Amino acid sequence: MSSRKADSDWPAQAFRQHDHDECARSLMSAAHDLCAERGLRLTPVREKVLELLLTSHAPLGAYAILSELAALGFRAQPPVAYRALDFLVENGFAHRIEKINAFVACNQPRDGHSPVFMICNDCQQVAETSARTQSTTLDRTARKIGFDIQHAVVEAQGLCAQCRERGSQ
Amino acid sequence: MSSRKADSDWPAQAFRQHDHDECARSLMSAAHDLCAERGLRLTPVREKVLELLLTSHAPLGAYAILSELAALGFRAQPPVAYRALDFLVENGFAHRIEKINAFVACNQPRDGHSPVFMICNDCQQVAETSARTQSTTLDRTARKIGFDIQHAVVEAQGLCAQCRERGSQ
DNA sequence: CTAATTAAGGTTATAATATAACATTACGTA
DNA sequence: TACGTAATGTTATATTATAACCTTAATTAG
Repeated sequence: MSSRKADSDWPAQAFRQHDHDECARSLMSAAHDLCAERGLRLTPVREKVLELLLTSHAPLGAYAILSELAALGFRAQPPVAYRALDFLVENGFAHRIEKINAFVACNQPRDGHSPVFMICNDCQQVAETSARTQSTTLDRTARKIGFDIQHAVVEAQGLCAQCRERGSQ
Repeated sequence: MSSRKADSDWPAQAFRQHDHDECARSLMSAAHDLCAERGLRLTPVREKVLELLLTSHAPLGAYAILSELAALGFRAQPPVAYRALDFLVENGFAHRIEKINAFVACNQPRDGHSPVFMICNDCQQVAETSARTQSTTLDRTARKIGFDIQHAVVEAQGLCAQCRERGSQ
C-alpha cells in the first residue's frame, strides 16, 4: 500500500485501486452542488445518465446508455440520451472521447480543465489526466502560428500498466 | 513576401501562402516513391483518393470522397472509399481527424510522426504540425503512470490567424 | 509457365452513431 | 394565473462505418 493519503489528487485514477462507489457518490454530490450554485437543472434523466457514467468502469456509448435507460423505465429514443449527454458535457460533468465515440464522467468537474485521456486497448478503461500539466506545449505551438485554441482533444490509446504486466507474464 | 527560402519546413503550412499545386505534386511523387520502396501498391483508386486529399484545401469526409469518385467514373460504394482511406492512413499518406470524421493528406509522409492538428472553425482548413515538438509532455505523463502509448490523437479546434484578423476587422 | 496463394476490388446489405423538426409538458416568474 | 422558457416526447431521417461474400488481379512457389 502506498504511503500517500489520497489517490484522488493523482492523475489516472481509473487505472489504480480506489473506492469506486465512494468516488461516484462524491462526484454525484458535487454535481448536485454545482448545479444548485449555477442554476442548472439536474433532471432525473440527466442525473441517471451521470450516475451510469460514474458507476461504469469504462466509457459508455450513447446507445449503451440508451438501453440502460430503457431498462430503467425511461423513454429511450436517441435524443433522450444525446440531450442528457450534451447537458453533461457542456457543463463539464462529462467528456466525450472522440476516438471511441463514447462518454466518461469528468473526475474534476469544478476545474474547467482541458482533459487528456489514456485509453487502454486491453481493459477498455480510460484514465483522465489533467491538461494543465500538458497544455503549455500545445498552447505554445498554437501561439507560434497565431492559432486561438477553443477546444483541444488529447487522447492516447495504448496499454495501461496493469494490462502490460498481465500481458508480459 | 517572407525572406525565408522554404515554407515547407515550417509547421501549419495549410494556414499560410504556398504553391498548393506544387505541394500536391511533390507529395504525390513522394507517395509513388515510397510505395515503390516499400512494395506497396498505389492502385488507381488509392491514387485518386490521395490526389483528392492533396488538392483539397480542407479535410474530406469519406462520403465526400465517394461522390467525387463517382463523378470520376469509379465505383462508389462506401467500402471503396473506406478501403482506400484505410490504406492511406495505415501507410502514413493520410490522417484521420477524429473530431470531424474527416481525412487529410499527410504533409510529411516519410516521418513516422504523430500528427497534431489545428482545425479552424471558420475557414475549415486544418494545419498539421509535427508531434515531435509536442510528444515529450504527453509521453512524460504516460510514463509517469506506466501507460504505453500506441497512438495519440491531438487536435485543437479554434481560429487560425487569418480568420481571427478577418473577424476582428 | 502455370497453379496456388494472396491482395485488391465489387456488391449488397446493414450496423452504429447522430440530429432535424415539431409537438407537448413542466418550470420559473411577472 | 398567465406567460415565456426550458426540458422532454416522438417520428423520422441523416451521417458514418463495417460485415460478408464474391470476383478479379497480382505475386510467388513449384
